[in-house]
Amino acid sequence: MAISFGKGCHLHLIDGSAFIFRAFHALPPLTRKSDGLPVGAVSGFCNMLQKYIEGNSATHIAVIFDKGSHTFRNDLYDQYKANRSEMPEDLRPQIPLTRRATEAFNIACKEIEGYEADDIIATLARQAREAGGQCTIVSSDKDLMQLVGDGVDMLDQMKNTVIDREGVEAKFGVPPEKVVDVQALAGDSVDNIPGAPGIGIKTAALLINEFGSLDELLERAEEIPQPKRRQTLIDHAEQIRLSQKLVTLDDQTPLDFTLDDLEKRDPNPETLLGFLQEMEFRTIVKRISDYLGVEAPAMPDTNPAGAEPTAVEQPDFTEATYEAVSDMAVLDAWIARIHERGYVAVDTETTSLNEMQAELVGISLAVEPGHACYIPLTHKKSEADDLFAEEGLAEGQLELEAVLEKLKPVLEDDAILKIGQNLKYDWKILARYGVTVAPIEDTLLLSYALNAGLHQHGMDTLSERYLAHNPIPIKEIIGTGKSQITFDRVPIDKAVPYAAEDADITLRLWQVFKPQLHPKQVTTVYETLERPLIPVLARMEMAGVEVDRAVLHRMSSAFAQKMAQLEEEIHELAGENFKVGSPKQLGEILFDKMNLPGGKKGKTGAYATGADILEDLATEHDLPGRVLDWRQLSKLKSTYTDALQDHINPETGRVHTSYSIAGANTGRLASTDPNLQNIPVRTEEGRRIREAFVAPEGKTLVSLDYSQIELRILTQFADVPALERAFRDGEDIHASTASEMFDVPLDEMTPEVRRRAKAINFGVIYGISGFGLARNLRIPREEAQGFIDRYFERFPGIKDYMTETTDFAKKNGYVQTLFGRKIHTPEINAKGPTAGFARRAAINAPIQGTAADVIRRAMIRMEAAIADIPAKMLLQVHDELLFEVEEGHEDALIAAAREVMEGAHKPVLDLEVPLSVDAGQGRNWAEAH
DNA sequence: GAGTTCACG
DNA sequence: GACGTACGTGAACTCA
Repeated sequence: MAISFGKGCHLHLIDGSAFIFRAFHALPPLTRKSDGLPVGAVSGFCNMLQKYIEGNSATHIAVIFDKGSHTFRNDLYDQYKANRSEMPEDLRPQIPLTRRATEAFNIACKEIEGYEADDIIATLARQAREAGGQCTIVSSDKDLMQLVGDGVDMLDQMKNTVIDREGVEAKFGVPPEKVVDVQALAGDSVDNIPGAPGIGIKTAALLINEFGSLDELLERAEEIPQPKRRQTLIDHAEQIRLSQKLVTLDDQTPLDFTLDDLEKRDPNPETLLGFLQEMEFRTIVKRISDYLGVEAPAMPDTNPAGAEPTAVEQPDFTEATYEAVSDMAVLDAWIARIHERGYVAVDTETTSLNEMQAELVGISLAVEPGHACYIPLTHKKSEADDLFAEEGLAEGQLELEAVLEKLKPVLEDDAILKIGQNLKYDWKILARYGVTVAPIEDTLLLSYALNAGLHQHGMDTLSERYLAHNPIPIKEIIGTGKSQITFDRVPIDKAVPYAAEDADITLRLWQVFKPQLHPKQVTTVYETLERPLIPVLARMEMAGVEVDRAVLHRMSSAFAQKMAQLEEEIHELAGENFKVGSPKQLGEILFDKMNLPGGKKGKTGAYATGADILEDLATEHDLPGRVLDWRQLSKLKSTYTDALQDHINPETGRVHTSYSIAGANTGRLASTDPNLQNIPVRTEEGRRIREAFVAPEGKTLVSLDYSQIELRILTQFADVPALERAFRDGEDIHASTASEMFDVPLDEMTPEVRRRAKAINFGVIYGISGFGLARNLRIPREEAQGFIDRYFERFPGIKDYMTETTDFAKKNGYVQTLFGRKIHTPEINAKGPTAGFARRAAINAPIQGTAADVIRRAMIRMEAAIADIPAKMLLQVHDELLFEVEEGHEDALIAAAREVMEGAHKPVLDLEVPLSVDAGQGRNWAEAH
């Protein structure tokens, strides 16, 4: 029955082109199995449309596309969108497919020659509002934000967030009606809207808020206090008015259809499933068939004999059966199934995220998608059942020891793969219960090897992305904040679906990822650089490092005293009491009250008061220097001397960090809770904190670190003969660089010249820019650029490396380390400031990543190499390994560890430049480093 | 929870 | 003086 659009109706307008573009860049490059046709964006698009089939608030719906490249905006301004880059090769064939998809879903698909989708959307949104209905614009494009308000909102489908008036204000600093004014001033590099030079969104919002509107502002431009800004606005008034016309959406587009034509219609199952079948979207076909209650059409056989196995058909999550195991016979049956399969997905539930303190609460297992169980072990009785709930275990649980006795042989069985998501966690928990899990697979690491740089690798992310399923949030089970409970307090019936689902998801992800390793050529990376690291890191983390609480405590007290003194002096100098730790208040004191030179900046409009700014200001006044001293002490106290004491494990008396293997995109590890990779060393006061990291009685700390590993690797990548020679001859590399660049003989080198060369060497590793080097060296930008030009002239290989790496990234969407690790660079073809970031990251990633690979290889080999020495590897700090060794065996350890580290690249790689390792030893880390 | 600052390689 | 910039991280703090 047709209803006329009006009150109670809800129109959803999907910005088609924007969605596919974003889906294309956000999703992995999925191809149709039978012929390799790229269909990733189409699949993302269909996933989104599928939600409309299953039902939501929409009563009317349309997908709006752009049509034609010439619009009225080109008549106004011939440079409009002139810098748009070509559509990516793989996206082009997907555009017509998304139109077909829209039709197959029986959703209105609208476009009008000579009009941008945004204008059609504006017109429809206006009509919907005037008719008294609601409108949701499915897009995150900021150009559409001017339409928000009065029943119109926006939905970012990929982030699943709603953008309302508040959202627009947060983004633009002004309400939706004034967004065009801000955009007119700020301009837009993506669409090539000129705006006012030197004015960004923040400044624009400031001005509009002050003057009320753009017209008012331009009329009263003389009143702007800042001379430069005033002149800009006066000089560019014409251009700004033009920009305003360009960004203002036309809500009077002539339409050849009405709102009523957009009423939501049921799809024809045959047409829809036919299309999806043609695209070979198995999961969506299955889901929609189930939803429509029809039989899923057969899929073509896309896996002929001999071909690499591809995706596996998996049942829908709604059909999954998850059971609680409370009977030994049932457990036996599960174990029998595991033996039959040869693999099992495992997940442990515990009382804490801290693996060194967490107690096992239950274990879940999955052997095939949709079939998983949860074995509750130590859930507590609920308080409703028992006033003395503290003590008793809930009913219906098998005994922990008995279950572990049964499972241990399975978990340690060489013939059975144990699959986990972030298995290092479960490995450590089970190790504390006497079980050494092996052999292992980890879906987090599979995703990292396959997709580093594309997205994070947590279970929720992966499940949503690759299984189109949102797992039960842990918050729903244990709550949040103060009322959060530990998992052993969760009623068993509530724990089962959550815990079993995790194992199910893990198994399904494994089935998705594992077959991709080979085609994506990352099998070796996964098998030699990722997976073997799990037990190595687990043992290091469990070993921990001894920290002397008394030393830290003394330092904390001393810092507190000195800070109080400084605070008093600071207040005196400021002439008032304020929070020294508040950058906001400090900024107001320095720049508003004391009128020191320096200005507002940053996204929030707050004054920047970073160390570099305060250092510059220190010549003007005593206060900034005191604040710097105070800040240093505050940092040392709160982050180190205080916090580290809280991290001393009461049982072991040591500090146990946790390493994330997939934390950094480049292959580096990251250390958390606490971070032991950023213990101070650069200043004398800070370095003393390392005196608290000690060797126990009868032992010594030994530290070995790679010397200039990244520069050596860069030299290898770039093939720079002069640098190769300098490294081979064991020269001071920065001095050699300086000598080569500035034609100063080595024996006449001055510290200042060497310092500059050193800054350039580092800059090169970071994807140097004139701006960055100028800031670092505090010299004019032109001079810095001159240095860079000269550097490239002397070392042309470096320039080539940079160009080749950037080109490779643009072509392939990733860069690679010398060991084959892939780091994806999805933003490399972006426009605007993002492009610079992406380019520098792409240049840096192979260098940083290769160094990370080298030390990973060393760590993996280390245990066997030092097996006969009474020593343990404790910490890794990117290019350094810290060991604890029994006294008398220091030299043996250093010799063995050095051999492993210096030869870590072999045998797969020959290096023109040798790797070199420095060693130190002592009673504490300060002495050893 | 975002933004700022600062500790490390 | 600023369209924003050295690469990669994690933690503590302030403030909305």
